[in-house]
Amino acid sequence: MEGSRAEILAAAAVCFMDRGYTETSIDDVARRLGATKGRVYHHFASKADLFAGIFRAGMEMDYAAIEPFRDIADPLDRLERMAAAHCRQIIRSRPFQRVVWQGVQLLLRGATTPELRSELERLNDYRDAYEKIFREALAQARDAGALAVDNLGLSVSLMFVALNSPIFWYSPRSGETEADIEKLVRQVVAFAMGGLGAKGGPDR
Amino acid sequence: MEGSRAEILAAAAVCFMDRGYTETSIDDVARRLGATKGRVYHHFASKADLFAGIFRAGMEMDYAAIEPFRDIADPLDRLERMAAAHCRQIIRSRPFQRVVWQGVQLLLRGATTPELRSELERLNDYRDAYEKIFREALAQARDAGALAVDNLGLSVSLMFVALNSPIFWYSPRSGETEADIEKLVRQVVAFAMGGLGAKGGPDR
DNA sequence: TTGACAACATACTCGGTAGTATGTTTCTTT
DNA sequence: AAAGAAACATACTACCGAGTATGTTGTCAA
Repeated sequence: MEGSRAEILAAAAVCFMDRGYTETSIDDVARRLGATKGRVYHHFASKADLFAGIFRAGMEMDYAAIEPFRDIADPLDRLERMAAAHCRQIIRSRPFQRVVWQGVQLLLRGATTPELRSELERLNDYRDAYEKIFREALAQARDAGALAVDNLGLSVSLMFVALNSPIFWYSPRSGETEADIEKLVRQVVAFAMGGLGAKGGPDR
Repeated sequence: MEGSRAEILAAAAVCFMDRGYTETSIDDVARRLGATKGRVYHHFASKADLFAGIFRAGMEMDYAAIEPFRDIADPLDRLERMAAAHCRQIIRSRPFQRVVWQGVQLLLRGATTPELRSELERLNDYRDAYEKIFREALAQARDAGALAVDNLGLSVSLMFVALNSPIFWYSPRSGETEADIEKLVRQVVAFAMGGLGAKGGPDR
C-alpha cells in the first residue's frame, strides 16, 4: 500500500526534525511507527533514500502552496502573496521543511556518499528553481520601482531566511487558531517586505 | 602552554562548521592539527567539553564586539550600531558562530547527555542575556516612536535571524577587502532595520 | 642526575548503528 | 486451495567512533 510509505515519510520527518539526520537511527523511526527496521527498509533502499524522499515531498508541498499566486499581474502583490503562502506552508509542514533545510546544509558540507550526493544535487536544483520564481518576482518589483534593492542575490537570501525562520522558532501552541497562524504569517511577511524596502510600509 | 588549547579550539571550530557536530570525529580534529586524539583529550575532557569551549569563546567574541556601542544614548542609533557590530563579528568568526548556532539547536533537540545538557543550558542563558541587550534597545527605540513593532519577541527573533544569516551564505571571496565586508554588513543591517519598520528608510 | 610532571602518541575496548539475510504472516490470483 | 508475492519481523554482521589505558619524550626544579 502507498499509504504506508507516506506514513513512514511523515514519522521520519518528525524524527529528523527532532534530532537531526545522523542522530536519528532507523530504529528510532521504526519505534515511532510501532514497527521495526524491516518495514522501513522494505520501502526505502537506505537511510539516505528515506531522507531524500522527505526532501522531495517537502519541496512539492512548497510548489503547490505558491501555485495559485504565480500569475498575479502586479509583481509586488505577487511577491507578497507568494511569500505569505510560502511562510504559511513552512509553518504547516515544519518537519518536512526542516529536512529540506538540513538537506541543503548537508550538501554544503562535503561529507556524504556519492550516491546521496548526486541525489541531493538534483533536489537542490529543484529548490534553486523554486527560489528563482521568487527572484524573478523580486526583480520585476524592483524594476517597477516598488522595492529598494541593489543586490538581488543577497536580498533573496535575506528574504528566504526570514520567511523560513519559523522552522527554528515556531512551535504550535495549545488552543492556537488559524487566525493566530495567519497573524504570524502577516508579521513575518511584513518584516521581509519591509527589509526589501517595500513602499507603503508594513501596514497594507 | 595555553596557546595549544586555543589552537585546538580553532581547528575544532572549523571542523564543526564544515561537517557538523556528530559528523565530526575527534580524529578529524586531530588530523587537521597534524596530531592525534591524545592531544585533544589531554586538553578537553570530552567531545562535548570541546564543543562547549568553542560555544563560550564565540559568545565572548560577540559580547566584546558590541561592547563599545552599548551606552549610546539614542536607542535607534544604539541598536543599529550594535546590530552592525554583531553582524561584522558573525562574518569574522564564522566557525565559532556556527558552533554557537549548532549549540542552540542541539539544546532544542532533547538528545544529549545530562552533563552536556547542563553546560549547554548555562551557555544558552549566557546567550539569552546577550539577546536581552538587543531586546531592550529595540523596546526603547519602539517607545521612542522610531520603530514599528508590536510583537517584541518575534521582532527580536527575526532581527537575529537576518543578522546571523551570514553564518549560512557567507564565504570569503579571494581579493575581498574590508570595504566589501563593510558593505555587506550595511546591507544586512539595512534589511533588518527596514524589517523592523525603522523610520528614515534603509539609506543612512 | 634524577625524579616528577606536562604534553603528547599508540594501542586498545566497547557500544551503537547501517545494512543484510532470513524467517513469518497475510493477501491476492487463478 | 495452492502458489506466489507483498509486507513486514527477527537475528545477525561489520564498522565506525568515543573514550581509556598505557607508553614515550621533553622540560624543569632541587
